[in-house]
Amino acid sequence: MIDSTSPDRHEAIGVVLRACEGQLEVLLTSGALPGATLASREPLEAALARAVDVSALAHVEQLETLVLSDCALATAYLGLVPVERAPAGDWRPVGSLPRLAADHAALVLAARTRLRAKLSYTNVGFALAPATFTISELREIYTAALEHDVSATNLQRVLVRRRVLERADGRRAPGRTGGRPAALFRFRLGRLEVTDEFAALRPPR
Amino acid sequence: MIDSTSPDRHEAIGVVLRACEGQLEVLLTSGALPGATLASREPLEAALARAVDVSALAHVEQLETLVLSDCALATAYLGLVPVERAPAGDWRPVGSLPRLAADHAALVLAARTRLRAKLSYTNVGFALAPATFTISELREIYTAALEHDVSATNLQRVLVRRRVLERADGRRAPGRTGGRPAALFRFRLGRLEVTDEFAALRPPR
DNA sequence: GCAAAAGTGTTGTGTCTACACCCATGT
DNA sequence: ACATGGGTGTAGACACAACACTTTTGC
Repeated sequence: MIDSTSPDRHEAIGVVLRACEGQLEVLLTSGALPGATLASREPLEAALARAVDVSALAHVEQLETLVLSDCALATAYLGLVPVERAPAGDWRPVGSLPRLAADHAALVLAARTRLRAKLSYTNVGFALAPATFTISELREIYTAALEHDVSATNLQRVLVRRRVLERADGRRAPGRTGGRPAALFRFRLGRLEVTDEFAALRPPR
Repeated sequence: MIDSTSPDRHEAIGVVLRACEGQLEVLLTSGALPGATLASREPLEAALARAVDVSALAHVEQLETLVLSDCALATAYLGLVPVERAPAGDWRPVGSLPRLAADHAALVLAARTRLRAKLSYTNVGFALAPATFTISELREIYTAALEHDVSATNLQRVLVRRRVLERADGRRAPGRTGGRPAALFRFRLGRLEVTDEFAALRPPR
């Protein structure tokens, strides 16, 4: 029997997101966010790896640790993956989720908020995009992740000015309806980088 | 005896900062960051409150959960307090800390980084400043927290434009050496508010 | 030629830093 | 008067959104 000073159960939970066809989707397992309980002396990431195929993810970061309604602790992680590399599973649009535990719903919201914020001051989009892409394709990904419309023109200018994107070789042939062939781009870096560190109160020159 | 599937010890750790005489200081307890081990079914904040006088703090937010070198888990919190309300204790300038455990040193660094980032896009300065203050006094606080020089002129303009600061009644009488009496200001809000949400990729009008 | 899609030029707006200058007080 | 610290005016740099316009393709 566990006495009153023994620690509680601790769970690692993954909120894994992808941008698919203009919609942000979250991966569910048996109708809930995937999670695993920590074994003794097990690192958090190891437990997370038992719940989610972490090696497939392009970016993982910790969200927060909270006390669940049953008094167990849970540490939640945000995972991002491009559709092309996304593992098979029960992907659900974040806008129309089935009924989740209150904690899980809050975590999905925290993940969406975190992603939205980081898209505007980091290069985290790399983790949702394929190796190369057109600006139109990237626009669809950003639209899904930001959950508001994005102009392709300005998206290109902002990301190129910040040196987040660079040209890749080649062009994408137009579809049957014609149109100018689109240039291919890629993210300059495949890991997280802060690109707009100080909005104000920069250090003096 | 604890078997191999029983959970590990979990600690709540506080990284409490204040800005004192142009220096950012952290509160130590017995030469280390204050911490307390969670009892069974105890909320994280309750354990933190046993280690730190949370009620004195003007702002508290979770930093991260990590695995300590002894395999125990720890959830760290950032706490901010104005010097005037700061509890007595072993306050040390962050620039010249005694030798700390590697985990604790990393947490202090994480706290400094978090504070610096949030100062530039939120009103979090309220948690380091007294109820009313002159721009010069606030400049000293920002200089300490940002760890770089700050122009009083621009500080005032940025914070007033963003409606983070507002005028308070009265003026501060000049010192013995003369000078124009300084206007008093106060933070418009006493809780965290994001003031510069989207640096780029704003939603369309 | 015409529609469609991609991409560039340009303008206007807002926010920031830097610095010159003016203001109000003590001695 | 003059030194001292407080505060404003203003100019220049930059980043951004919006939108008109040009380019390149399929049919």
